Amino acid sequence: MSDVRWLSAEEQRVWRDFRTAVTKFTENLDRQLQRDAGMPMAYYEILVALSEAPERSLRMSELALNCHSSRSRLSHAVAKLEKEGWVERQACASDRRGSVARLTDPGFAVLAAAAPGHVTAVREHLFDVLTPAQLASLQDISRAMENGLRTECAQARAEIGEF
Amino acid sequence: MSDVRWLSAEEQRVWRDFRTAVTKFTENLDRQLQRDAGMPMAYYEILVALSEAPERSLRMSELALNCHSSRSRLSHAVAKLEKEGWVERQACASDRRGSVARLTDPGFAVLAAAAPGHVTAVREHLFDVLTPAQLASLQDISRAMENGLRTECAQARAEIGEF
DNA sequence: TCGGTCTGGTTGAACTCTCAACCGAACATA
DNA sequence: TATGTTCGGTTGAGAGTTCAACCAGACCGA
Repeated sequence: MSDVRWLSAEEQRVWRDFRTAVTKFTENLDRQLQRDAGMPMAYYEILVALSEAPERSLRMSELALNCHSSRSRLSHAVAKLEKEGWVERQACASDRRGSVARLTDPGFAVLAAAAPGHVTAVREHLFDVLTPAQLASLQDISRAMENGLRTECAQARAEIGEF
Repeated sequence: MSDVRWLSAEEQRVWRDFRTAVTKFTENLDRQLQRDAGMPMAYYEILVALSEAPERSLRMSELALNCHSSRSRLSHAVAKLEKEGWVERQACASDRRGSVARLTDPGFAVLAAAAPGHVTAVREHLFDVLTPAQLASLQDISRAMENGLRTECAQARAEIGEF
């Protein structure tokens, strides 16, 4: 228990600056989208994922994967988007358990209206403030973190399997 | 309106990888803390900020700044932490409007119990997966993003002032 | 074909966050 | 002293997320 590898002063600085940057950045994007498009970023990303899929349709489980969302969260979110008329759900032909979400025309219009403001915000606060070298580095860093999480999850699963 | 500077394919890759990494990473930390310490990361950070302050006490407004939290959110959070007995609120002597939050001994104990697991998770998923060069770069990137947000907010404020 | 298990998805309750409205104290100005 | 404004903080309502429980359809071995 006492063999915890605490963070050094330098590591703490990195960690806090990172937290601060990410927190403020996503807060900013979320607020912008809520103000200009009336929806949080998580919902915007659902519409984006659907708009890029063939037939503008995806199984709920596929959609959850694309949006890094839990099944439950997605279910609630799509319920709300459906009430707005931006998405509709249909039964899945090949698997009677499944349901397929489809982006409606009004939904597509809302997305098209929201996109410019969102992209502009992302560009201003991310791409415009970083050098090309920093962007390349950010790409590497992101991938390394993803990999770390993936292997960690795999390890956890393996451990559970061992019991 | 049509002069939006859309993201190139390469930029989209960076943006999506970054989003994915950050989302999964923070989700992971939040879940770990919720499971092992019974509180979300936002609440943990409140306890940390208080534990580092003289007398383990801070004005609510100071605390909000340290935690990058809105006044409202902090107020709700401290109310809950107070109900748990981990924090208590006192009237501020110098300013009768103010209130001061103080970390209690039970609160400190909870924090001390939660810290090892949290630090371990941060180290495993951040510091252990990045090279020293990447960490240095992440520091720069974070600072650049913070600066970008700061100047942006300043600009917005200036614009509002102009009207 | 029957039972057990797994999978895809939904639901409700509890919790957290956001936003706007609000209150009292401080401050500035006249 | 009166009045308007700003500041610190709280509150309630509405929206979004999480967790656990649940259901029906698919899958699998006996």
